[in-house]
Amino acid sequence: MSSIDLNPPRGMRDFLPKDWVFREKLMQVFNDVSKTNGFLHYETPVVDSYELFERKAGEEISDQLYDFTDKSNRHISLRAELTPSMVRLYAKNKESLPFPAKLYSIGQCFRYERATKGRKREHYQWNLDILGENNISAEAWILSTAIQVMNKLGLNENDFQIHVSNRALLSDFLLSIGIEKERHSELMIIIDKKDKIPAEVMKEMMEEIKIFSSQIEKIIEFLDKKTLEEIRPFVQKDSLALQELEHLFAAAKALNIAPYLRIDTSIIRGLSYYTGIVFEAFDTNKEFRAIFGGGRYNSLFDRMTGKDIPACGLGFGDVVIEELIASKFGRTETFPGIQVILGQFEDALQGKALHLSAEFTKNDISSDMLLCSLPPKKFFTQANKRGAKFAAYLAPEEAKENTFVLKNMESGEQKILPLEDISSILDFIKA
RNA sequence: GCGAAUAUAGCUCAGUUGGUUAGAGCGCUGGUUUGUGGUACCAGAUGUCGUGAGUUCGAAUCUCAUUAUUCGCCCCA
Repeated sequence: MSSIDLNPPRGMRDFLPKDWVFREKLMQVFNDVSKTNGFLHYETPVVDSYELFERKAGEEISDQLYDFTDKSNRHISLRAELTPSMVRLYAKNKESLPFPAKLYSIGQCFRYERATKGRKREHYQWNLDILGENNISAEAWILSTAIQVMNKLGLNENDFQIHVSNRALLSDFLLSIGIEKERHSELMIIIDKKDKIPAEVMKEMMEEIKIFSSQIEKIIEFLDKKTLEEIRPFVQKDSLALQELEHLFAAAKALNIAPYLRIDTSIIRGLSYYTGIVFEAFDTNKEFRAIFGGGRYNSLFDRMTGKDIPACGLGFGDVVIEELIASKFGRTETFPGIQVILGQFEDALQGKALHLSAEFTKNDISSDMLLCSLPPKKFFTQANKRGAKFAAYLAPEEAKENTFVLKNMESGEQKILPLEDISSILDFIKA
């Protein structure tokens, strides 16, 4: 018989139980923090129509969609992100959902591209969105929620920083130095690379697209500004974009998250649907890719559904945060422990062991069982390897008295207890 | 899509100019202890050397193809 390739498909991951421990905790934190901040959970399919994900604005993201034709010749794609499906869901069900609404979801997303550090062909992403709210405190609320997640994972303002900008601000500035709107896109692609390439190379790239050197000087100067006060002279006095950033920082101060935020006018967020404030979180040393990112996308609903709903949101993937946490705390290498493991010396005693496990279940004690009979040495070795806190062993001598051995695997303390005396059993386990 | 590196035991990795029977540590199995795990000591098994072809008297080692992984570029929700 020919054997199959045991590797998962390119860029996809298998998770061993020990690998999943972290992800399970991460998702638990995502869920808990979303709920305690008023976000409602929704789910959408892993596949959706190709049309939903396709970008019409000349972007070539469509090439990276994992798409196929189904048996009825429908053009289907695995989701590359959660936002389009969420937009579809909200536009369809708006009347039965709150308005404005806070929504969240955690889902596996796929993209067909070369895997690199921090990017696979598949990842889990947490999405937070606030829909129907123009007030900039929505952005602050989302950032605060994400920061709570980071704090629960043991990371604080010394570990990461959120770089904040406003696309409209950059746009206003470029207009003010005489660069017309049609040229902003190609220029923003260059500005987005600011931290990746040397300043000289960036200048050359700008020269290539016919930006005057006097303009380049001003752009570089603008990109170096780190505070709102420094930016003020570069834009008009009544700049709405600047007011939005002021509003965000005021709200951040009130939410006690100001230490996490910094102005970084080079943040662009690709060429996607963002219209206003944009942000990306980086580890302090900028060793890794962005941990999470997002911003305001006020025209996406209108473009996709014809319904004019302002929105802002955030996407937070599992890959970079795992790398960051592994570098700070190391990787988890253990199984999650079970409270009690049961076993028996011979098959005749298995009924009693099974019955005892049912008692544990009834009392909310997690239990595992070695289903084949084992001599004590092997049983306790197995109990130890599986990380059980207690081991319950049914052996002939005790069974004659209708008792069994219950051992604390950490302290080594051991008791012979009657099988029916549930309260004593629970006392020993809970002590 | 482009470029580079890597692939040897369950895991992390050695393996000389191509040369006899393929190595270590961890883990695994057994024993010291036939009713008690972790520590220690002793012993044992690890395997299609990623896959397929080629060169050669002889290939883990050289060549080509192929698959996967990692890093960089392109791109980026």
